[in-house]
Amino acid sequence: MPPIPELEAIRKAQILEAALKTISASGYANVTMDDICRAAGLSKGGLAHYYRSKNELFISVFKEFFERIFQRSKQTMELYENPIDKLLSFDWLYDRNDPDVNVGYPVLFDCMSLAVREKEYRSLFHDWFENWVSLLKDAIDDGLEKDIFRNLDSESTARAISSVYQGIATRWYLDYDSHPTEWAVESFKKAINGLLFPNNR
Amino acid sequence: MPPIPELEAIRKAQILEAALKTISASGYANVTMDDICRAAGLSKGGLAHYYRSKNELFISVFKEFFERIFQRSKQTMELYENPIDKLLSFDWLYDRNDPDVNVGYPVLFDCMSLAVREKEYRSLFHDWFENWVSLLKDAIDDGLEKDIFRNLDSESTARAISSVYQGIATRWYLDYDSHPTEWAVESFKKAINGLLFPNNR
DNA sequence: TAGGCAACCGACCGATTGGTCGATTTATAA
DNA sequence: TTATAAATCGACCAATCGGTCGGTTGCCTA
Repeated sequence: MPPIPELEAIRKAQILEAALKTISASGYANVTMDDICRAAGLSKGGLAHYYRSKNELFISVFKEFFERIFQRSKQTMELYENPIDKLLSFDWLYDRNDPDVNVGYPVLFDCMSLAVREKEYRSLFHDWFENWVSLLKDAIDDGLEKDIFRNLDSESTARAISSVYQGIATRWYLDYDSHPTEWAVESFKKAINGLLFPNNR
Repeated sequence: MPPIPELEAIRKAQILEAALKTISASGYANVTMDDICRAAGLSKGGLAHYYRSKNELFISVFKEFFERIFQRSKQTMELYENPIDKLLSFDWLYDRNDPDVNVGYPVLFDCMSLAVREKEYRSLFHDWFENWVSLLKDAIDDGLEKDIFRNLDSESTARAISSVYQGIATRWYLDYDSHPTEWAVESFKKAINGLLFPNNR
């Protein structure tokens, strides 16, 4: 019956990609289904065939995108051996020329403002955080075993590192002129240092 | 002509307060002018008399609110003498029972997602950041003079502290179950420590 | 060839919403 | 008392948008 068996997967990927770019460019509050249809090269009815409602589509977009970023982070981290290098392997997220980065931050901010009020988005966020935390936690535990770090609560430290990264990235993205990349990278390193090697003042 | 000369100021304050609460509760994208009218106890026409458009009103709401938070932070900081105490005087922003805090974070997230795409909001943000930075910078400069800190670029350190605070607060607010207040305060202290006393590992 | 179904189209509907505008009230000034 | 203008009201308009639905196309199977 279906002309191509994988057609559904192909179309859904097409639609998600088009929706992601459209949302990123206009903001979730301003995006219309027509915009997304146009970007995806489908009609309204065609899109409705794959995603029944705007909310269903948006949730899928966010979920898919976060997964993508997480996988990239994971792979990047795996390139390093040293636990400290692993924990600092997020430089690529401070690269404005990276397409994921450029598309990602606007979407991230949108998702945060949605997460404030809607359970569904909040739990999306929670899951994403947990992924990061477990990634970072593994690196910290590794460092503890190798006696590079001492007396750390690896989980809460992992949470702190990921938060600090995000805080700095927010400024870097929203007010780049005053918060250039060198500032971001350097600040990140120093703050992380304080988290990994506390009480040695 | 006007029955009470200060009526305009009173009404505007009324409207701003009502709008702030409504935006915070529903999200800027879902708030209608009717909602705000109802909350302010005015009719549509009545509100239009003071704010000609939704955008004009919203900008005023955000501006006013940021100013309020900043003034509170400033006053709180002035209660302390020691530069380090000053830099850590933002505990009140980790208090979920504080009305400004409860109302504030949702509005802050909304403003960030607006700032991504709209110049007006971006510069609002920029100004707010600069206020914070100058506050923190003064405290750091004070500490440098008193030889509590050494070899710091006070401005970029101030930017980092404010970013780190915001990153941690974001998690604390959006995912409190996994990021309780004790975690937030402790992480903040450690990270700040790394920024104020670097290269002593 | 006929039947069936997935894929896709786009006109249309109902609901919502920001902003307008003429009407009404109220208080000051002449 | 009257004229004037600020303050306020709420019905109304035009535009937008999400979702629906009847219809068309084209492949697959019997």
